[in-house]
Amino acid sequence: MTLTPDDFESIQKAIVDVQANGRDIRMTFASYYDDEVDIGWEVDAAVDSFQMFSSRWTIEILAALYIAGDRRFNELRTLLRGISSRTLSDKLTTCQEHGLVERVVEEGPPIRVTYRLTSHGRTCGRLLGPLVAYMKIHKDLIESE
Amino acid sequence: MTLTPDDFESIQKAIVDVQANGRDIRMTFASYYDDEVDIGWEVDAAVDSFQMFSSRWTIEILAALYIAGDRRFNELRTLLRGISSRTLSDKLTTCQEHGLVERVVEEGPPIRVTYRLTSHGRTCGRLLGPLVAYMKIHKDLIESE
DNA sequence: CTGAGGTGCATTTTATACACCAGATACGTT
DNA sequence: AACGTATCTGGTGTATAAAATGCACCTCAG
Repeated sequence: MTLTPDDFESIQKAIVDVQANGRDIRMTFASYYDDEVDIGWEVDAAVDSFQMFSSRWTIEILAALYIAGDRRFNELRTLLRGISSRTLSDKLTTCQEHGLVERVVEEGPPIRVTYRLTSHGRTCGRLLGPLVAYMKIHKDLIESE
Repeated sequence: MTLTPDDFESIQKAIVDVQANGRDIRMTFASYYDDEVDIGWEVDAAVDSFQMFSSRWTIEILAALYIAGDRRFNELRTLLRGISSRTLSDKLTTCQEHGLVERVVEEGPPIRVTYRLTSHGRTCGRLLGPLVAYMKIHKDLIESE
């Protein structure tokens, strides 16, 4: 499948709209939820896609920026209790390379650096939302088992 | 917040039902999507929750089992192109400890070991669905930038 | 003698701890 | 007004610890 930027724009819009109107994304991607469909090759696609998130801290950074909004370096470091500044710096760089985050320099004085989700990053954050909500409630139970 | 197993059952059921009926989980967790609400502390909750997924391969394993269904050890190793058997073994163990996956021994002969998502794991998989779908479509564009 | 389901161990890759740095603002002293 | 010094921001450098890999190998069943 090859998509033009226009295709992408409208697909992304559709996804966001679907979420925004309280309906399930399945209306756009029916096959994903249809157990009858042979989706063998989609495992490859999923495994492939998730490698972007498959390292420590990437999802947390995404979630923190999505929930808390734009944040500066040291603010993020505080939110992500436990990350080293070396690692945060490295992760923010790879997030930029993956098109999830952009580095915004506010010309001063004082000069300030802010990290912001790209529209791609915001969509990912939004799609992670239900998982955050579920985990928040489920955590107690899992931990007490 | 402390939940009884019964609370949990009905909450989980509600989440799955909401998804299954094509509505957004926000109907259950309104505050998550409401930009006006101060959700500072929820960042903590999210960061906390995601640490379960925040290591290499965990999300891929979840996605593979969710999309492809129950799988045996070597089948998973094939699906997750590139994982070493040592790492797969370790990750499956921690997924079990987190209550995401169960190890099902089919008494033979022949004896076979199957890995299966728990109901918790399936819910997580389902909630990751929209992200899989989005990434699949978005990947071309990101990579060509 | 093969395939399934792993474990052991040495090496490489990732993340951490901790020190440090340059530039800017801030506070008090003289 | 100049002077020291002290702190905050946004990182980098380096050694060490933790996680993942490659590859050999094991047991058990067929």
